Amino acid sequence: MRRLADRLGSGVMSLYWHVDSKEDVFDLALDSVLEYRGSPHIAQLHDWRGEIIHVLEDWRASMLRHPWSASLLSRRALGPNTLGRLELLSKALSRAGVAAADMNVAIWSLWNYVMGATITRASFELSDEDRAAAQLRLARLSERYAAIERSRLLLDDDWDGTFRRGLGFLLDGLAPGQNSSAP
Amino acid sequence: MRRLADRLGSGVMSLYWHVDSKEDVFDLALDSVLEYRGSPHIAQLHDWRGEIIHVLEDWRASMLRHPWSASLLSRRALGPNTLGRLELLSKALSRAGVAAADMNVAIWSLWNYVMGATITRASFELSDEDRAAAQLRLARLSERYAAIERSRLLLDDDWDGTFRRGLGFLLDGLAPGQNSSAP
DNA sequence: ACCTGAACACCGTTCAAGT
DNA sequence: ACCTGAACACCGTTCAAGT
Repeated sequence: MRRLADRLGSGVMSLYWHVDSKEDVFDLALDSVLEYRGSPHIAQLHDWRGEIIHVLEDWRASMLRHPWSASLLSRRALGPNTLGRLELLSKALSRAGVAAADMNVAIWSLWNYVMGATITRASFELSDEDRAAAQLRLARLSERYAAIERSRLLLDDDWDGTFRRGLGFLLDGLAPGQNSSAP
Repeated sequence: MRRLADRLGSGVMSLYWHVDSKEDVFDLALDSVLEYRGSPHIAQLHDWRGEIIHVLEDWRASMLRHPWSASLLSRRALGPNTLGRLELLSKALSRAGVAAADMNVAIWSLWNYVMGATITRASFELSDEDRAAAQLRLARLSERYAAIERSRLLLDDDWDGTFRRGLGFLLDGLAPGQNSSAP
């Protein structure tokens, strides 16, 4: 608050006329990160899969542009931008043929996936050396952690590719039989 | 720190002999929540699907037992308990026939899903009235948010069921053709 | 090896007051 | 309607010192 006021060149307490508390500022900041930039609707009407992937990749990318926003994910953020993106996702899933009975599960699954991926990617943002150190620790304990050491899980840094491939698997499960990601 | 010291009946600065900083305490707290209680291996050797579901449901349940732990998820927590659970998951996926080339994607996908589900569920923990209020706001803006209003997304409170069903879809995508969740 | 209090440099927020 | 400074009740951490 004090630093924010400094940054704005105002007195600290002026903020409290516009905002109720620090929590309020966090909520507003988190939702504002999710504002749309660029074309909201490329509307490739026949490629539902590409459309959903685009919505979710943009969601993740918007948050990663401001990595601090990921640390705010533990608050129920239901601002207009968040709701707008949920609405967009819901419509795309309908078009993809997801049954009404599965709709909420589908939305929450994708939400969970995106939020988890975002928070994880942001937390590893500047700590490559930590991951290397962790992997080294693993090597010394290879008996206990043989499997994740063998797959070099913690050294894999193709975040975007992993996000997209995992999302592909989830979409395969949610709408099987349609243009799948399987070879 | 000051409150923690009070709780322990020690001087505030005594803590700093055992621990480097407040961040250190958070890391230790987060990992300790993930300690195993109960039987780690029921080892139903032929039901790989049930095994994976059990591991991930227990992961989520362990964190939800201490909802504050979800708000610590934005730190790269790679303590021994976290690594142990990753190792367990990796082995189960191997047994399930997930190819080595897909292993890391599979692990991170499930990780993302569980972390997202946990943080979301924890954030809605004590705010049922917030969700109801949000849904009401939606109703007044039904033009803008018609789809998510219609599906009553924000009022759905079968968290455990939604978690399990979504996980089923993801597992279907990760290991298709095996005993699926589809009817 | 383990604990401690005083001191420093910070916080967010209430309140009563200004324009 | 909008902004403000003084004051209150807190923080985490350094440091030099104790046992």
